[in-house]
Amino acid sequence: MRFSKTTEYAIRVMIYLSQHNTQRLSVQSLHKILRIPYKYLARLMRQLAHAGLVTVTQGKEGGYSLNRELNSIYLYQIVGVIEGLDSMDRCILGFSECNDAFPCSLHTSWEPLRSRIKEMMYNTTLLELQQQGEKI
Amino acid sequence: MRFSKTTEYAIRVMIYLSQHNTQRLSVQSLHKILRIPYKYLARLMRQLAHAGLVTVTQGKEGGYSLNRELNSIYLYQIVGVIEGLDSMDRCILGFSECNDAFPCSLHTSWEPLRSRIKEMMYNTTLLELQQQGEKI
DNA sequence: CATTATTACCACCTTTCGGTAGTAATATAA
DNA sequence: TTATATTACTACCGAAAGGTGGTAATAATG
Ligand code: SF4
Ligand code: SF4
Repeated sequence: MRFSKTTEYAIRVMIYLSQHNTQRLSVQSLHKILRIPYKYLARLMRQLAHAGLVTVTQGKEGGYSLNRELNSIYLYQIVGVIEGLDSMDRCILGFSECNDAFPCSLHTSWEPLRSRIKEMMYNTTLLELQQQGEKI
Repeated sequence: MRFSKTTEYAIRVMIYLSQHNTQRLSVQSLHKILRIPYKYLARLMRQLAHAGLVTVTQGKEGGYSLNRELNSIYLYQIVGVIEGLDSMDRCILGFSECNDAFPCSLHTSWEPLRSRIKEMMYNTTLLELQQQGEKI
């Protein structure tokens, strides 16, 4: 019952970037600060850039920074880039062909929790997280 | 944001067993009904037996059945056998050295949800699930 | 006792995830 | 223009999760 490690990394990076918004940060520095394996992080940053969540500047003095306003980057988008958005709609028992009309035994217990999680992800932006103050 | 596939299998089997309580079911039949890979399921059943959640009868006509009263088998125990119990206490960002006193940005949003999930797992027994009626 | 349906055990295979290494491209700065 | 600090790309490596196969042990049934 968890995010993939890569998703965790992505969230941490994005929160860090939001706390140092306007700055341009190299993979080197992010790697040192967040202690995420350098090469792996480098690839992750490219993914985030490709998905349009961060801006890249190449060459010396280059690096990454947030691409949009803090209040327009939602948690679900970050998760979506890595795990795909359907990961949050996924049935807890892994069934694909299922509907609320004919639910299994667990559904009653699980569905309310799942929709709360989803709701949170769809309502939380980096702005809220940034305002919670610094740590990571 | 999900259980491991193996955990899903385990929950499905346990729910099925609870809906056919008192019966003794072979891996063969469970495999056919639940469409879980035979050999993988066989190993899983041994794990569940080893953990004391089900009873084994060896030899011809043998198989598995629940080991205890429906209302004494909790969801968290099933998850615990496969993923370990700490999977539910785990920080959403994968940090190990963390406390509520100095939480990170996400904590405020995540902690309430996590504790609800945990609460559900610790309060739901197979009896409740079985009473929800049959399907799987 | 022989046959058969089952679980037990062990070794291996495949896929996915996390991580590493090296080299090319790019842009800044001296 | 050369050295340097960066990202881009690609291929590979290792560990863990998921899945398969073969054979031995066990017990019921004819
Ligand atoms: S009814 Fe059960 S199987 Fe279907 S989506 Fe809900 S939890 Fe999953
Ligand atoms: S404060 Fe943040 S890092 Fe710590 S347990 Fe909570 S979510 Fe995880």
